[in-house]
Order: sequence, then C-alpha cells, then structure tokens
Amino acid sequence: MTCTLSDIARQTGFSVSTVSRVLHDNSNRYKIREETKEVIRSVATALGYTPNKIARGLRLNRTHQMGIIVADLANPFFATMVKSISKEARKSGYSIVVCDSDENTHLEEESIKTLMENRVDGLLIAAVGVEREHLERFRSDDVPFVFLDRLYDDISDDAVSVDNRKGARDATEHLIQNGHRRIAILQGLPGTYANTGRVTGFRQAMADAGIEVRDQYVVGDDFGTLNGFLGTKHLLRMEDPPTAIFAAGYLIALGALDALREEHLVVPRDVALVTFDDPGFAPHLSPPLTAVEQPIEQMGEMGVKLLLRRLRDPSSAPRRILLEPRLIVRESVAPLVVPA
Amino acid sequence: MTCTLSDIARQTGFSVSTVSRVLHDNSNRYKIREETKEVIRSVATALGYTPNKIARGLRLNRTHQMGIIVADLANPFFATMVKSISKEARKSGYSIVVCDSDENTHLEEESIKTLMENRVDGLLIAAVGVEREHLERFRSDDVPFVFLDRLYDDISDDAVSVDNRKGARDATEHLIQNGHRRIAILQGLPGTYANTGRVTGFRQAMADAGIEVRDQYVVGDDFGTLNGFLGTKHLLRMEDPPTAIFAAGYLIALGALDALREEHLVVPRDVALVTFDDPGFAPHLSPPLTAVEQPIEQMGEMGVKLLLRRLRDPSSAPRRILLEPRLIVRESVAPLVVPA
DNA sequence: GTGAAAGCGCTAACAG
DNA sequence: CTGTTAGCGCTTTCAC
Repeated sequence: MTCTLSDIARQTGFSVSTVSRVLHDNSNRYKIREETKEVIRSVATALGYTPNKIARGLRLNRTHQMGIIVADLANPFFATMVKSISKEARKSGYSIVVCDSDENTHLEEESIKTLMENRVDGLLIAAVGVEREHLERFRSDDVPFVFLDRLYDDISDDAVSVDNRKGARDATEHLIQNGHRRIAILQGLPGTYANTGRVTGFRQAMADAGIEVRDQYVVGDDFGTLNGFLGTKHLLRMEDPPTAIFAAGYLIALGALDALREEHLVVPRDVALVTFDDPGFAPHLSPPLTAVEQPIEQMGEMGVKLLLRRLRDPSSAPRRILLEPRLIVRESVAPLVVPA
Repeated sequence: MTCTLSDIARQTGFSVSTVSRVLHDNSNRYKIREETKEVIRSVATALGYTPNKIARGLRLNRTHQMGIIVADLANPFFATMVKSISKEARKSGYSIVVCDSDENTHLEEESIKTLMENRVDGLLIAAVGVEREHLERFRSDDVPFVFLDRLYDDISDDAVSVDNRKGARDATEHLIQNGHRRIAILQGLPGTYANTGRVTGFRQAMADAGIEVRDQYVVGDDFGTLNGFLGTKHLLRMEDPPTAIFAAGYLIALGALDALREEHLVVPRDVALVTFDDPGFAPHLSPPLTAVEQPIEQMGEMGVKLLLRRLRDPSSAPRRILLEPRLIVRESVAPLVVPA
C-alpha cells in the first residue's frame, strides 16, 4: 500500500526525477516552478507518501543509521548513555540500531557483523574490553568506529571516556581529608580499562598523601554486588579493618552496604564509603551515598559528534576525549573519630 | 571496499544468481554442485564478503529490523525491556532500531514516522499512553504494531502488559493482612493505563476487606520522586496519618522513603511501605523494600513473539496478553502494633 | 524547468 | 545444475 515516487509521478504527470527533487532535495540547485512543487507536495501528502530510506540508502550508500553496541543495556549507566546517543543522533537525522553484547566478546563480534550487514554508517561501541582482536577483524575504512567508556590503550580510533584516574583520586582524597588512613579499595574486574584507571587513581592519591596502601586492602575481582559483599566481609574480618572503603563501581557499593548492615556497622559513623558511579538512587540510600558521578549524557553526545565529524571528514585525525567525572559529596563519609 | 555478489561472480566465473543462491539461500531448492558451493564460499570469505541487507531489504520488502519506541530508556524498567527484546529479536535474525519518546506524544509520533521511513518490519511500542490519535494515523496493514506495557483499552492490535490490578491488589492485601487499616496510596499520573489499574486494584482490595478508603488517603499525581516525597509529607501531616503506604511506582517509593527519613520515622516500625515496580536496588535499601515485581523480560520476549507471529501470519486474530506480577516480600512491612 | 536512463546490490521467475 | 533478466525505490548525470 505504501506509495512511491512513481505513484506520485503518475498522479501528477511529472517525472520521477522531478518528484524526487521537490520531495527530497533540500538544495535548491534545481529551479523548479513553485506551482509544480505545490502540486507534487500536495499529492504526496494526499497519498501519504513515506520516503523509502532503504532504497535511498542503497542508492546513496548512506543509511543514516548508526550502530550502538553496549555491554549491558540493563545497566543504568549504558541505558542512560544510549538515551543520550539516541537524542543526539536524532538531531542529525540518524536512527540507532542497538545491540547488547551481554559482556560477551563473542556476542560483541556477532553484533558488529550484524551491524555491518545492516550497512550502518558508523559504530559506537562500549566494548567488552578484554580482547580486541575481533574488533580489528572488522575494522574497515568504510565504517568508522567510535569507542565509548571502555578504551583500549593502543586504540587508533575516535574515543571518548571518562578520566577514571582523576575520579578515583578525588574520591580517595576526600576520604583522606576526612582523616582516614586505613582505606581499602573494592576493585572491579582486573585488566579492564575502568578498573585499572580507578585502582591507579586510588594508589596515586594514597601515594601523594604519603600513605602506604596495604596489599590486603585491595580486594575484589569484578564489578558485581556479590563481590562487594564478600570483599567487605573479608575486610571487616581483619584484625585491623579499614575505616573507609572506596568501591570501584555502584554494584560493588551496594554489596558493601549489605555487608555493613549485616555486621550492624553504620555508615558513616563506623565505616566511610565512597563509590565510583552515581546511579539515580544514590541520594535515596541511607545514608545518601557520596559518589563519583560520570558525565554519561555528555559521553553519548560527544560520541555521536565524533562519529558525525568523521563521517563528514573521514581523514581527520582521530580524537580521544577524556571527560571529567565529579565527586558528589553526600552523607556516607564522615570525619574519622579517633578512639580517645 | 565492500565486496558484492558480482565481485565474487567475476572471481569464480559463476553468475551472480548462483553466488546468491549458495551464499543466501538456505533452502536447498537448488541443487548446486558441492564443488561449486565450496569454490564460491571460499572466495566469499577470502574477499570478506558482507551481505548487503539494505539491497536485500529493498528487493524482498523485508528489512529484518523491528522498531522499538519506549517512553524513557533511562528508566530501568524500559531498559530491561529493550534488553530482553534485543535478545529475543536476535534469535530470529532481527535487529532493533530504538527510539526514545521521552514521554512526549509529539516525539513519539516523530519516531513512528522515522521508523516507517526505515521500513522496519514491525513496531514494538511502549506508548506514552495519553493520546492515541497520532498512532491511528500511522496504522497501516503493512507494518504491524505491538503495544507493550501501556495499552489503550480500545486497542485492536497485539499487546502485552502486566496485570496492574492484580499486583496492586496483592500489595494492598499484604498490608491488610499485616493488620493495617489506615492505608494510603501514592498514585502516579492519573489517566494512564498503569495508574488506573493500580488504583483500581488498591480500591478492590480495600473493598474486599470491608475497609473504606478515605479520599484524603489517595494522593499524588505523577510517577516521580518528588511526588512521592510531597505526598508522603502531606499524609504525615494529617491528624490521623496512615500506618501504611502503597506507592504506585518505584520513584514514588523513593520519594516516600526520603520524606519518612526526614521525619525520623522508621520503616516498617512506624510506617509500612510497599511499592509497585521492583528495581534492582530494592533489596539493598534499608529496609529492603517489599515490592511488586513485573515480569519485564517476559514482556519483551512475548512482545517479540507476538510481532513475529503476526509477520508470519498477518491475518491472525490480535492477542492481548496480561502477565502476572509477583509480590516480593522483604522487610518494609511489619505487623501493625496497636498502641496499648 | 523537466525528463530519460542508468545503476546501487540483491532475489526470483524463467529458461535452458 | 546454472545463467539471463527484470525490477525493488531511489538519485543523479546528462540531455533538451
């Protein structure tokens, strides 16, 4: 039932080319009589003409779709990112086709393949981030990649992420300034971009303050809640438990909170807690959680802009943008009270 | 650089059709010599052939894309739904192009238009849900719609949602069974499908228990946190405040929690609280929140299945599925203690 | 000012 | 078992 240019051509008596020109060609390169335009436009709306982007894409070799791959859509972090990408992409007339790699390198690869088959104009990818060989395999000059959030150090594409080191440093310094010395870190998955940056930042802040970080105060091995729970339990069982904890991700912090509650320890009186990531509910926890907020929306927005720029100018030098996170002080950290 | 069927044809000496057949036609309707197949396949991989779905879509009038429109991707509810849709769609070789309507009827309409232009094979839509005229305007026999979560009562399309009434009844009954009589509801946006169902369920449960619901115990007017906060404050200021509160959505519950904390009331000792929606962090609140869990993943999955079925058999009778929510009892409700 | 025609990459009769 | 051909809906040179 969908009507095509030639339907309109037939109805109006004009040729397909003319119809195409008035309906799609914004440039007024063609001087077409106003009258003609009006006739064509009116018939088009009368017939409910809907341009066929598929045909257009085939012809122009441009689909005006961009592919997005994220590691976990159910994670508010990525969900928010995709939302901002969607908003920014729409502004430029782009649609987004979204894939969820489920933190799985194989599915990530499948997703890339699918998106390539769909002939997306470019790809925004928050990579799983452990391997990268499969990414190389799909590199092509035709379809630019932009990496989001999770980078590879040797990357040569456009990329935007957050300064994990800086955020971790800020968080740790906040703890130090509140008098804490025995500070533990609940880390995420070792070897990942985010975790490495956050641990490094933590160590830097400690070093700058002249505090030695004890090995047994660095615990944990993934970004999940259980890890936070177990790690915290472990810390509390020490003969010399930390007075403050820095969680490398919000799920970890949630687990820590559970463990602390179970031990009848109250935050921040007994133990101080800061976390990387600032999920929407952080202010509503008790106590409201002091957290490092990432500029997620900005990240999505910048990603789209980088991609658009590269599409416009494929030979421009790749840019690598590091956004600044921001420590949001709420009530989960209090000055250390030294036992009299 | 992308290579096409004709490239492979040239390389192998076979015709484009033969190449097409071995590369794409799963059906063995054509008896092609094994040897030929091998040659073609090997050249294809050697050249890094990536099928062009755009061209395919144009020819077959099937893009193998489905459009998704949700009201707010940053809402964990929709994010989870999209994730499950993505998973289910992938199983059948479908990609999803996602739009965020930002709870805005106009953007919703724009999104539909875009998706139609993209010639998606079908549409899954969690509609804003207030108006529906704009939806009608785009109804066409070519592109089936499936409604998710938010329905219109007079809808004639496939649809899957959750039994809001039942969930609200269960939650309210739980409160009643714990001895509560003065029960308030913090409602969401009046007139929406979700809110109407939830309020109705609440009233039913009260009626069934022979408890009169006082008008001033029905407060609030949207699904946001602030509404929950203000509503709760209002309730607490009454001469005869409720002993239990049912929040119609999780953001509302969060606001309620804030208000209660501010008033130094402790849940569940002083006030009991149940909420519709069970966001991932509910178990980690203090106290862990008793909540009505919606079968979100199942909803996405069913939505895709309905759409796929309709694509296969366009004339089948529309189905309207109501999924059962589940009350998850945690620690935010306690038996009412009557002052001695 | 407007039209004719070619072609984007693919599939599906139809033919042999 | 394989090739020829037409055409999906659109844009764009080139022509008049």
